[in-house]
Amino acid sequence: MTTTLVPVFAALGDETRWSILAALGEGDASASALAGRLPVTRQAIAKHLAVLQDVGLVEPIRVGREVRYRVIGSQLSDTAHRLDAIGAEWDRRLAAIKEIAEGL
Amino acid sequence: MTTTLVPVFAALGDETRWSILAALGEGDASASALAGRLPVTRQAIAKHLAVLQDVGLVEPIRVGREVRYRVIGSQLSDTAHRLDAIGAEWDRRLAAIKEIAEGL
DNA sequence: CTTGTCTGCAACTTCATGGTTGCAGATTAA
DNA sequence: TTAATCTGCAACCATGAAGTTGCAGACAAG
Repeated sequence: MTTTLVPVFAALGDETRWSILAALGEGDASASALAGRLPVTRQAIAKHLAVLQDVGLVEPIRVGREVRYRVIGSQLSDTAHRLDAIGAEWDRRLAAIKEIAEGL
Repeated sequence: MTTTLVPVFAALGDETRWSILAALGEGDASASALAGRLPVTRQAIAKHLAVLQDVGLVEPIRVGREVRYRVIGSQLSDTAHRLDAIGAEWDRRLAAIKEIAEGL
């Protein structure tokens, strides 16, 4: 699953979403359960979970009549590695430009 | 410089900003120069550059009467490493929870 | 069967943001 | 000094996103 990188960053660029991820770090939870712990409505949380699910950061698990969500840590790591690769590429390129600029 | 992580992601969560970064990858450039290459106004680019500068992804360099911008690749790498650390932490925690759930 | 609880959909408000145009202030070049 | 060009600021528009309330449907428990 090669998720496009930019939407993942957009998803990670929201504080509320991070607090949801943090809360899910304590263990899987449903939107209703999360609403008890966070200062936002259940529906707001549901939307955020949809966003997180779209970019593959979270996965839904049906348990009876409720839907628990689980963080997919590997997606975090994957995103990190791809970003790191880009950063390295940039350093490489900038170094090359620097050499040219210095007349080497 | 310990930039807060979330705004950096928010900055990276925009396609136009990435095309600006990509264009800057070819070498330092001013907002006006970038406006020639990208399908948006100079002022729009100026705003994006301000956002990128705020989170430390880019740095301004005065050259005569113009202001060139340069990508700071290390900030990309730094962000990547911090994200990776979080991802690893998540895996660790989830593994712990899994063990508990399996009654170990 | 009825009741409580959980999900899902829809409409609506508010506010941030990406984008625009227009103009004034520097500053280099001629 | 004058003209050309670049930056910076301000106002403005439009869209999208975060958040809310309200309601209907599903399903487990009593």
